[in-house]
Amino acid sequence: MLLERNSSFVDIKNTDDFVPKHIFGCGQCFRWSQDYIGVAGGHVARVVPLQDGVRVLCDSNAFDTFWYDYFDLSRDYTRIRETLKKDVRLHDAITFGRGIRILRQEPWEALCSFIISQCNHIPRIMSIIETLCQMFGNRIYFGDQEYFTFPSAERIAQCTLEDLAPLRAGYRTKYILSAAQRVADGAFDLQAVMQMATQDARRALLGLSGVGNKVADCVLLFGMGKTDAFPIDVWMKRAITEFLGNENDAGTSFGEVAGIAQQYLFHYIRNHNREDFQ
DNA sequence: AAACAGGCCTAAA
DNA sequence: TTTAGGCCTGTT
Repeated sequence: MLLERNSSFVDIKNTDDFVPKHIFGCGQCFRWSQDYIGVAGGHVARVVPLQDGVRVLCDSNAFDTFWYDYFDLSRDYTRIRETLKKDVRLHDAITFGRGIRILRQEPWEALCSFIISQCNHIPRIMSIIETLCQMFGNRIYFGDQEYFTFPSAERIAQCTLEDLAPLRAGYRTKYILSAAQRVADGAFDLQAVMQMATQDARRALLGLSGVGNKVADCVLLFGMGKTDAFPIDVWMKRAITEFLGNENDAGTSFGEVAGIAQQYLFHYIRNHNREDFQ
């Protein structure tokens, strides 16, 4: 992987492991558009595919201070793929999903987003989150286009259930508000939880109302960099049955990169029969 | 129109 | 420790 820095963009070249279609389409994030414009960490960026990598259009210093870590660029996915591919059960999923990376999203955004995700379709998840950002986030500009940051827990904690009603989030609204209040008043310290060992962090997350096993594991994997977390939802149950031979310890058998194996399997089971996804 | 969706909570065995 | 029913809302 080679980085070429310019004033308004950075080219990431000479890599097989940065494929926007897979990274943004594998279900881990909700704020990237079809043309790969996304908002995260209070910044906006646009990702354009190149022959052997991508171009990231963004503020010049934001790349080093934020996007580099967000895109998990210090991790060698090529090596991880080679290791995981030795397990024949993962071979096809990894071939299909080459280019996936696990984004290092912010803990609060991941927590809030995956609380919203429960029992919802992706379009509705994205629409609820977009409304949340438009109503309570900060306005920022990218070119002459306006975008909205993800609102802080402190900002949401100021709201009442009625204030949040326009989100149309249904029964999840009370979970969002409760989590925001506990984070904002310091009772739930996301940074401290992030420092914990995965199982301890998981137990802590399960103490939040509206957070069960699946949401907790998504927060660990996508919002806290815990690559040994292994979220199991209805799709993963199918993937486990189909590819892993119905193991009951599916998560632990891939060790510290279990979450990355999970993402390849998840993406594969969801998309490998679709014509528009090659 | 009824069932279901990228779960979770509570009550009851 | 496991299981059933209810939950907001939008889509199929």
